[in-house]
Amino acid sequence: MSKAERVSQAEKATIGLRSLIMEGAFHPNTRLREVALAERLGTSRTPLRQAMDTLVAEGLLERAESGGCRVTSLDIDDICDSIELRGVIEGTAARLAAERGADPELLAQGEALLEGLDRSVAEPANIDFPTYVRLNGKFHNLLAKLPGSAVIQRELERVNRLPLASPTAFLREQDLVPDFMRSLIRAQGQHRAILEAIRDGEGTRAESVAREHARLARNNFAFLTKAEPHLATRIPGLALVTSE
Amino acid sequence: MSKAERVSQAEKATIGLRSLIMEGAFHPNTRLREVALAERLGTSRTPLRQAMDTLVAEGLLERAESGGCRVTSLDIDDICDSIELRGVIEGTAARLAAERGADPELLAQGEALLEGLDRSVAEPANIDFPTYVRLNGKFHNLLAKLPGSAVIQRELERVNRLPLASPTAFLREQDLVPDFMRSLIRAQGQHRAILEAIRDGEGTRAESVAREHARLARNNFAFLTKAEPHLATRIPGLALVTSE
DNA sequence: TAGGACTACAATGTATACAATTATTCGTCA
DNA sequence: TGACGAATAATTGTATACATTGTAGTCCTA
Repeated sequence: MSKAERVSQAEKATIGLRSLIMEGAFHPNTRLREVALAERLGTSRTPLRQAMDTLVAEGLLERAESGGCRVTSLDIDDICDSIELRGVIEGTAARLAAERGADPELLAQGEALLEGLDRSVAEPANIDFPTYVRLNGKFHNLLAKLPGSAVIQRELERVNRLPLASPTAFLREQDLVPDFMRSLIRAQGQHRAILEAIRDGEGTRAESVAREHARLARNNFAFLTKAEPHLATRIPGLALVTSE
Repeated sequence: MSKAERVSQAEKATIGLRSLIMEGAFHPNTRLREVALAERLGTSRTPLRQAMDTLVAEGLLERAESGGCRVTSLDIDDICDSIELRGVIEGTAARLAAERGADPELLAQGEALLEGLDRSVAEPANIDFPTYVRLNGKFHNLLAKLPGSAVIQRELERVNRLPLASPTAFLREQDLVPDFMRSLIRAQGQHRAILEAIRDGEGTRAESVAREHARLARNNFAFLTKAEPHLATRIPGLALVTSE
């Protein structure tokens, strides 16, 4: 709080534009006009163009053939593939951590996070959902660090930024899933299994559980969007999905 | 030849800067000075800064804490991890292609490439090496397309651009590896096995062979740099590796 | 009326001027 | 002599002016 974060225009533009896109301010495939957008974001074209480059790298925008950018149009399968890919890389992180032996300090942090997650879902009638979401994010961030490889960490964090791919992307909307409580408890069991396998040096197990964990998210997402499209509109970022 | 490709200043800067870095024009961790570099590349700061953003995304540069960019410093293990990760994603592409059924047209193209590769290594005494390298690159590009997923294709192509991670990154220096011929023939066998498994819908097999295929590259790289560092200097891009 | 070319306009790409920040050097004081 | 600090230089970040490229509309012609 005390730290008056100095924020550059470029960051401001990136954050602002990302928000606009995720909120669905533009239809998929909309061509972005630089002058108008810059004015709307309260900055000039230079940092806006930087922001556009960033969002192209993140997959929210695509370069248009004759210059400029369009808002990415994804379909549900694209997002499922992003989640699958995230699971694959998370699985690799878990496997490498197990094979190489993870830092005990980080493992201890993981244990602490697991206990916090346990507590937040302990009473099925009265779940501390914000806490669960926060700790879940921290747990997955920890997973990226566990193999002690800058490359793996960076690339996993990158894939987490793909539209709707991150472990927390639509978690807060899991109350839309009918057997949501069961899904949450299963997910927490998987968290524990992953960390256990890493601690015990069981690379193959760590990898397969991490993959399965992502598939739980993927299936929830697919169920929501396919079976309950009217509810799915509450998912932020879904505006990128072309309605069909 | 006839097509007079109109090349933008930004592309010129990106290509030029990437070349400089790969050739080892800067030591790892060198801070890049924009005005001097822009002049050296024959362009202005604006497209240069774009190029720097691009190369940051590719992993060749890193943002410095107080603005600007530094040349990335990698160690050998970082590059091994990049190759491992490439193998993991290639394996996923192969598995998904097998599970979903790949486009017969693309599979036929793959068969044709395999035959070309076979021909180029048919006579151990007189290998057509440039052809092998070219077809090998095409084969791996095809692999990225086979699952028919824009997300998978894009992310695999991205990981291929990580420093020294691509399937052809240091292939042309495999003549430095003592049992180079054996390695090449084994790699070609793996190519065939991957395509076979995809065609037969054997996802698990496709994935594991593709992973093993990348590990062959990884091991060759590790051998070269660890056992024969004086020879390894011939590998382009190795300038990114901090000498220790 | 359809097609093509020319013209005017609008949007992007590039260069540069300017502002803000960071690094450096020199001087002074302990 | 060493350390702190102010002044200054160097460098990055931002805005804007300019150049170039794409686009659409209209008018002319077949």
